[in-house]
Amino acid sequence: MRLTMERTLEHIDYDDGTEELARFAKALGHPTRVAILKYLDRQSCCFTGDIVDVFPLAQSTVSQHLKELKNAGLIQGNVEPPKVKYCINEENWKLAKTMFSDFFGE
Amino acid sequence: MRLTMERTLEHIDYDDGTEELARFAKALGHPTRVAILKYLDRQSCCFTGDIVDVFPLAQSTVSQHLKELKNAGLIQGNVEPPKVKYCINEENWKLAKTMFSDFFGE
DNA sequence: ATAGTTTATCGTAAATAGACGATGAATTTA
DNA sequence: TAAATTCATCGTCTATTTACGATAAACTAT
Repeated sequence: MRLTMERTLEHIDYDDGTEELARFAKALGHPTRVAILKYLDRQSCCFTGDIVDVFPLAQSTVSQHLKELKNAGLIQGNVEPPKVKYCINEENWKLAKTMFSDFFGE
Repeated sequence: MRLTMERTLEHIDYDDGTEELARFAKALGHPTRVAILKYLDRQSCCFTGDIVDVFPLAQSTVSQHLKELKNAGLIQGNVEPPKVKYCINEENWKLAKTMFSDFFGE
């Protein structure tokens, strides 16, 4: 017989900056996403298809990574039919920059 | 038209900084690890047990997080029997600081 | 020697992440 | 209207992460 584990899994309450920094960091925690952001930063903006052409990954995979970056707030997407143009979200970019900078110490 | 891509599933070769930044970011991608690092930064150093006392997590879980931070190079552990003292790895800390700073732009 | 302290590691369960192809939705072009 | 283009989403599979308790390893103290 096998016992199931009583898992509380209650959410730990970290202070706000901690959670937010971790969210940004998590989004940056995959080389493809770092590379996408570097690419976006060089181009200022680009379409999904441009990125798909650059990486040896399926279109759906790239789309997934873009979604994660968008959910983390690091990029934003504007529809320009039939394409979608993605750009760095400057406001959150600055915020992330500040948060990492503060974290590592001035 | 997009041709079907030969699925390598092999490792994509990003440039060096990209991989390294992603490794650092991944280590920071969990709020517990961010909190541990903040704690370590305040205390300068501390023992595993100190951290276990601070977080509502099993000792083994904390130990695992410390291992990841160590593998990422952000902390280092020195044995002081019967305890292990963990400190920020200052060299890599500075490196990470610089890399994130460069990434987000001066 | 024995018992206690401290921490890492093992084994495992559950959740999340990352990859793909297929499909669908929206829009443009023929 | 029909076909093509562009991209997101769905379903699925595998790998990794995160958590736990149990145990082992290393050392101290009795």
